Amino acid sequence: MSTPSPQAVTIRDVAHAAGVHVSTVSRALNPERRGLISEEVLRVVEEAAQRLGYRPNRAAAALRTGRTRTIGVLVPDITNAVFPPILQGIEASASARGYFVFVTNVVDHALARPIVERMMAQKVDGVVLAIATRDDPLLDFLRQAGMKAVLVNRADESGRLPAVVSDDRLAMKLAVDHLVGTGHRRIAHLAGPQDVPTGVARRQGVEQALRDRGLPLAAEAECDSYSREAGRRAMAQLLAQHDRPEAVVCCNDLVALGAYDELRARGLRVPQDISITGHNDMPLVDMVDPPLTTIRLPHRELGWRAAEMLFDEIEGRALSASTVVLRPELVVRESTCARTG
Amino acid sequence: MSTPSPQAVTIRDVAHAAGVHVSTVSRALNPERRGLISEEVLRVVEEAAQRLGYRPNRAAAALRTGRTRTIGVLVPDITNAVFPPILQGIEASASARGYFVFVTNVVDHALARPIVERMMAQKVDGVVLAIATRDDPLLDFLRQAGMKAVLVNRADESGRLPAVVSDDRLAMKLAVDHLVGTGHRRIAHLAGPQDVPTGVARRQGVEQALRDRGLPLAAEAECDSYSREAGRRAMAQLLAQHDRPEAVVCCNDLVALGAYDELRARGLRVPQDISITGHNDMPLVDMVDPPLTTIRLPHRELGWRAAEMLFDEIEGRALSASTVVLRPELVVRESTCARTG
DNA sequence: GTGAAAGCGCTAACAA
DNA sequence: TTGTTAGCGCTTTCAC
Repeated sequence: MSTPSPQAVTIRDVAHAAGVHVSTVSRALNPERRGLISEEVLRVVEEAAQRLGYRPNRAAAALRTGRTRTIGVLVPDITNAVFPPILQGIEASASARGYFVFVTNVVDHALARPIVERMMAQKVDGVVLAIATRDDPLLDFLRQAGMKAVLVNRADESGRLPAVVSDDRLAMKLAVDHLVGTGHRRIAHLAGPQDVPTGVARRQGVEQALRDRGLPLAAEAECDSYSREAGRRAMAQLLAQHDRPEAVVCCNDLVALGAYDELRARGLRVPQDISITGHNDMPLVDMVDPPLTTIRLPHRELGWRAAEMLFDEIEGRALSASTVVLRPELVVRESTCARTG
Repeated sequence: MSTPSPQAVTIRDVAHAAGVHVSTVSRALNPERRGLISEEVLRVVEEAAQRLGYRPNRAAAALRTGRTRTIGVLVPDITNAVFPPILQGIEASASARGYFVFVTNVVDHALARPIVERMMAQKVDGVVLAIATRDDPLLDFLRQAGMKAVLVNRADESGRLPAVVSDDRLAMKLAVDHLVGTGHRRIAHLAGPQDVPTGVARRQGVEQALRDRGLPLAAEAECDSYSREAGRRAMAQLLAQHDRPEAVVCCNDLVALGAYDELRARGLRVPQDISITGHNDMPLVDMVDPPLTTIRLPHRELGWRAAEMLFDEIEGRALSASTVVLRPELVVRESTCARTG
């Protein structure tokens, strides 16, 4: 049972061993065409392939068919805890369907286009993008090049590409309603970057939810990134320019934790002085001090669904929906409390 | 400037446009062989390639050369915060050298072998493994198949494959020395799974460090995985079977947080009643209550170095070292305090 | 310094 | 139902 040396056994070897022609082997080993083969030959071929340890050379098949059974995934920052579960969902779907996944970190958005071009040279069958900015020219490029693509986490507002997203407006409504329901009135928002679809949608969600309750937005500051440092800076700015709000709805957990940092530095207590809410329910935010009230997203499902949509498109099945919107849910912890006037 | 439709422009088109033979184009566009080409022709070919938007078809090159400029990475769980920075390091190295990275989550270790086989069919040039168990038969399989491979994070004790790891024994020594130096004497260990190299090395590190200080190991319990739940169970077990220690050195941050859970449930305070140390310095452990004293690893560098070693091997450069050991460092926070008595 | 030609391993018309 | 044949796009030996 010694394993043959690299690239030993090819389809020709199997054909030879089975006493049939290579094309017969090819058919026998292709699930879609094995119906054309007689029981007897099928058995012989499979036995030979098994015995020789035959593994079809994907590069050769790719060259011939133009399909590689690989996809690319572009994420902005894999160390951001939002993305690993999304990737896991994508990978689980891919693995179940016999695809491999190229993962790339797109550190600088200007690098996205060359990365996509390299992926096209690599002949990936499609890409999942977790990096779209608003009005991203990359999407036009992909369409023009005929590359199959699905967005995840961030939607394309102009609907050029299918997307799987969480309902950001609903998410913020859940946060605002929780705060209003527990007696908060002066509610502020730490908004995300406004060149990213999620940043815009969440801000609109907060504003709409407050309007629905007949309340004004007490104050607002914009973070230049979804990071703890940006959150801290924005919180400082907000406190410098406005009366202190009773609660701050944050666009993201990291930003909320940055707000914690700034409040702690100023000797203000959460939630006694200010209630804080986050968004994402990152790992460990249940263990910070105080445990963060936040919005939980079905990240893994986001990735899974996006990948399934992409494979449907690649394999020519009808696309059921162009944009899939998943429901987030509120997780109440101890960074929010009841206000009684 | 309309982008050509998928798979439009090939090396033949460029040759035609430049008025030379395809083989000349191939040479001109290959950095290693362009020395053979005259200035003049080089210029013409490059201009034509540029103008037509030529991108070499990697699948075709792969079939011809047997090299794909892709590598595979196997991680046990991408949602474990240890791995994203490692992946980032790998990806940064790969990207700089023109490689793409297939990432797969190996949920069940029994799936590792078939995944590696699929990767071999995909003709990856090598693999980085973050999943080796002790005496893993997978390593023999890889060697026998002639697949280039480098281990990361977990070393192979029998030295079958090169590896890049952190010094686990030193890490535990740093923790123990810190505790002894701050007056702790009754020191216990929450050990990692003993079928994983890191679990064994860290336990040995704790035992050795205590021996060096002339102290006994006050108590020990083994976790069946590197998870918060396992940490909690092990902590419960430890408290049930032994007198309460003054400090517990944990094999990992998640396990340490599980210990927090159990202690809190019993009304015990960290660090007043028991000091706790972790390992990894995961994101946010500086924000938990109390902020965790732990060991910081150069995760990104671990990944980077492993990838560089793999590329050196793939590209036939001499391997400088078979096992690279990086230095961890102690990060003191508030889960440990001085004991006076 | 450049061209000619063969062939990597596979799949898919087409023929029988 | 099976075999024959051509060729996917590229690299590389060999010849000039």
